[in-house]
Amino acid sequence: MDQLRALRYFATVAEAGSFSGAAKQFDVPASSVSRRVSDLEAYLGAQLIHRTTRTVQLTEVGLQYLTQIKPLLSALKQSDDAVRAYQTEPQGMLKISSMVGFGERVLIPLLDEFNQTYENIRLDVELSDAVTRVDKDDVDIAIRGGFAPDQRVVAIKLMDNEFIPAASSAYLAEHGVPQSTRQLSRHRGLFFKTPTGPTHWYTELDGQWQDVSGDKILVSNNGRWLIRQAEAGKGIVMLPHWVLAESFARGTLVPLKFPEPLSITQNQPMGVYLIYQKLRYHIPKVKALVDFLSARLRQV
Amino acid sequence: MDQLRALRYFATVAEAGSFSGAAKQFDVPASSVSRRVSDLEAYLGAQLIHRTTRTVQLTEVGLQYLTQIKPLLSALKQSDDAVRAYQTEPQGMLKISSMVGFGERVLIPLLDEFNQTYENIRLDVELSDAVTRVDKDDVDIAIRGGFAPDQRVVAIKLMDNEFIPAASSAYLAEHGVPQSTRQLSRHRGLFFKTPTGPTHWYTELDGQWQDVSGDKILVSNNGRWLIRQAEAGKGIVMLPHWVLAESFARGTLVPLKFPEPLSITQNQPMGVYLIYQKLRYHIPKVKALVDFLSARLRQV
DNA sequence: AAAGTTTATTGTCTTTAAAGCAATAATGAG
DNA sequence: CTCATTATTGCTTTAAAGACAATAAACTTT
Repeated sequence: MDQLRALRYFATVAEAGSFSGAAKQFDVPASSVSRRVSDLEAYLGAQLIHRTTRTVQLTEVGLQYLTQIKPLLSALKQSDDAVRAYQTEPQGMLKISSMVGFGERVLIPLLDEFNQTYENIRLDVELSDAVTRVDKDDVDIAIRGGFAPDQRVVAIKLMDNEFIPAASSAYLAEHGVPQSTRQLSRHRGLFFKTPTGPTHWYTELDGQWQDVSGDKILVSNNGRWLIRQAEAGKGIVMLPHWVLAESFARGTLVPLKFPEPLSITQNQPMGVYLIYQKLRYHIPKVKALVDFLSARLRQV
Repeated sequence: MDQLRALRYFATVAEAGSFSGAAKQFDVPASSVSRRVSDLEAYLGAQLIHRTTRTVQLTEVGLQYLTQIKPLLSALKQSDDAVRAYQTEPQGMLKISSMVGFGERVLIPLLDEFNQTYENIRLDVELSDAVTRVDKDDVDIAIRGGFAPDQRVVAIKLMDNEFIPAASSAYLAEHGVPQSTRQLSRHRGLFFKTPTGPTHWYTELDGQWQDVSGDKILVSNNGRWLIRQAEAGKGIVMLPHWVLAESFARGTLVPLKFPEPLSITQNQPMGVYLIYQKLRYHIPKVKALVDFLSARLRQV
């Protein structure tokens, strides 16, 4: 028995004071209403409504029961509506996890702006280079550098994440400007460390990828420190262009150019990916941020 | 969609953390649970549970929804149980309507006793000789003198209600003891008035019913007054035996005997009837009183 | 007092929804 | 990498609700 339907019929019969009247409201035959209410009575083992062909009257239990279930029916409706509203209006707690460097330099300024537009969305931002999994770690949106995401999440490439080499003019003056990636291995290196270990300098020579990493003067997962050391002429640093952009603008670092390809990976082109769960039904708060960031950053 | 069932499935899946686990509890295939929850999600337009083949996790809305509906489910169960308990244990307000005379003399003493046995039943007793209708006037039990009840109520004959004539010794000494009903019409009469009018004295003479009512000295619907007047020697009174029993015991009145039948009606034998509604499901409070009164009073 | 009308119910058939079952896909453990 | 567990999907069976006509009861009206 669909008790909920029976309850709705019963309540309407009680209000309308008639089975046929209730039937009209639901647009079903009166016999259906009659049967459903009878089912309910059988289920409860009590007569809720005393009826003649002409009058319909609640029994004492009927009235008691009606009084109790009416608030339940409306509460259920409210809960249903709340879920639907949740889908409509962006709101709730939005948990974001981002790589530290990107988070500090790019994401946080954008989130300040985002916050002003969507005041009902509260943010929980964690900056970490650890591999958070969007499906396990209770995170709505993750931003990670790397390449291919896995199959059960949606990944949007926000921007290129190509690591480019740079050094200070002073360093280059002292150690010489390398003309080929082949010469890099003789240089001093300031290495960025990812959760899977220090990055390497890979280059493609004669159709073969090979490691041309320099001396490991310094290894750190803190991009700012690496940059300060590079600016101090300690060595060559290899970081994403958006990390170095500021130093290039100030002239404290200069990019190194090579005829050969140079990268920190031998495989796919690097990128900054926005990752979120593949949900069948869009969650507005997630959609809001995805759309927002895409509009600002996305590159095809 | 049977939303209630879907809700129960959903809540159990959330608690068990697994579809198959929930399915076991309901003893249905896991596919059913899966489908019902999916139906619910489609109905709400939101994903409530994020699932892989290995883990089941509530979404934010899912948790919100669960928190809201769980109290509703248990409240509904409570209401259902309350109705069933109501059927099981006699309780509630029991409305009784009784003829005045019977109420005062017979019913009320019995109800005092009844009250001690069933403390959860609260009584609402109205004494009136008006024709209350058990199906319209919101009365659970009615006690009426008369004969056949109508077809949609249950009537139990509690006791005989034969009206018998009586007078005081003083009256009889002064006016003579009537030897035949034929002589009654020359006597002074104290008449009980029913809602349909004053009673008459009918007798059967030579196979014919005829009216042998005496002079209407006094007409009243108040039996006590009639008795007081009769005891004062004002005339002959005709009342049910259970009304006169006390006066007979004290010797203030004596019954009159006749060879011919004497009655206040030409039809069926009179009786005191207990009347209640024909309900499909027994209401314990009603059954309790019916059984109680029957045990004390019922005559076959 | 009798006919007529409205209303709830019941019987039977049709339609719809849920259960059951086997097979598939995918995820985490050993 | 293999294996076992788990959710899902396609298909069939079973149960429940809807539709519709017919019946019975209870007021109203003539």
